[in-house]
Amino acid sequence: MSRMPVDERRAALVAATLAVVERDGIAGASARAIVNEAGMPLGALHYAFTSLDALMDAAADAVTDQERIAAEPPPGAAAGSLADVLREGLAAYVDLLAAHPARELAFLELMLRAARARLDLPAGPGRHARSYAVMAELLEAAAAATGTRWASPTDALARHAVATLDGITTTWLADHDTPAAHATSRFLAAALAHHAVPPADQEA
Amino acid sequence: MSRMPVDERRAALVAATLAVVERDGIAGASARAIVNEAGMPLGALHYAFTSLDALMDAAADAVTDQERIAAEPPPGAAAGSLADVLREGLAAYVDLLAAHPARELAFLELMLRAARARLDLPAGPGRHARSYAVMAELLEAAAAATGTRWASPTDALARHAVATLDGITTTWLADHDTPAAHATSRFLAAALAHHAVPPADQEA
DNA sequence: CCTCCAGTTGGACGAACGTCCAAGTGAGGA
DNA sequence: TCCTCACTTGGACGTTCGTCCAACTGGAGG
Repeated sequence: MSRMPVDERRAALVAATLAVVERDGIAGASARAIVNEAGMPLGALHYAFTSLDALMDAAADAVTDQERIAAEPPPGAAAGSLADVLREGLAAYVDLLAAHPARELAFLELMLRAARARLDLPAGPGRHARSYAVMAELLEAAAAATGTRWASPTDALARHAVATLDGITTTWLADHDTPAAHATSRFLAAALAHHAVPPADQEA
Repeated sequence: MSRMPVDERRAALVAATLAVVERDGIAGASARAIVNEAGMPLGALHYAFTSLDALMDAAADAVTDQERIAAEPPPGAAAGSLADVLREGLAAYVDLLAAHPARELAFLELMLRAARARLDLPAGPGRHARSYAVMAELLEAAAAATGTRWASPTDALARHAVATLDGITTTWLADHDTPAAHATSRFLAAALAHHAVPPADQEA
């Protein structure tokens, strides 16, 4: 690793941390395991970060900054009603979860680590803020694509959606019941659709 | 700890483990920390359990066996509509979460630990089975108390409810936004109520 | 009262941990 | 070409970890 910019080193170490946590869990994410994953000497960690804790914090930030909600616009253009669009999008997340459970598990482990550090802090602007924003954009896009509009503020609905997706994740990790997870995602889609004004009642 | 039945020892160690995880997190739940919490000598751990891992497994089982949903029947008898009853019950959980976040965080940490161990296992009957059953009973009790009946199977609805409560928990742990958590609980209550037949349409 | 042994204990052991620092290294200026 | 020094490295240090086992203990049976 001769002569590599510090920022690049930090990014590589963060990526290695995510890989190790995904493979071995947060308990297996030791300094040696991480630098080994990154192909770096042991000293590189404390050269790029002040401590292992700081690296873990950076990794947690990278996860929350990353857009967890894989929200590609539907390939088939005209999908149907708002409820259909929501159903499809949420089902896509459940499929992603069932395909890569270790990744979601790693995200949750890092999130709980950060949550414990913040337990005593008074309020906090929220680590999920970016997730909420992304989800709100998704909801608005879905409404726009189906000629619908939301009857409730999208940021509130977005938080409900993100929370429920988190719950779908933890619950699936507990019982590995993919059909049931899909059912819950449909439950969520229907619940969200209830907060939209149907196309007939539009142009008010 | 002279002359104590092994089962009682095991139970005491499990209780101590839960206390340590709640206070210091799963990372701080070392063998020495646990036996210290229990007021036992170090050797007592491997006398009652084959390994620390086995003790952690037992602790995780104790949590999932325990009824997490604090579901006391509403003290005021006549509460109102089904949606009102659900709202009250779910709000009670959010209050409990906001009052004792470390406990819920500990539960989640233990649950994720067990989830990682089960990652490769094919399906599994589900760790949450007891939670689902308790929640299903609650839903049925709420319907019975308000003269309503469910249009969907209560075990499916129960899983949706448990999943969403998990999501409310993780999301609150991330942003500490109690009013928003209450809003999500109301969102869930309304969504559940949509799957019930209103009293007017009864006696079919 | 003594013996005995199932039950209990605390120290020992090797491994792995996070952190630090003195030695090494190689590109750029003289 | 050689010197220099900022950057990089890997080994050393003290701590803590999980596990094991030889020594201890105290109530029951003779």
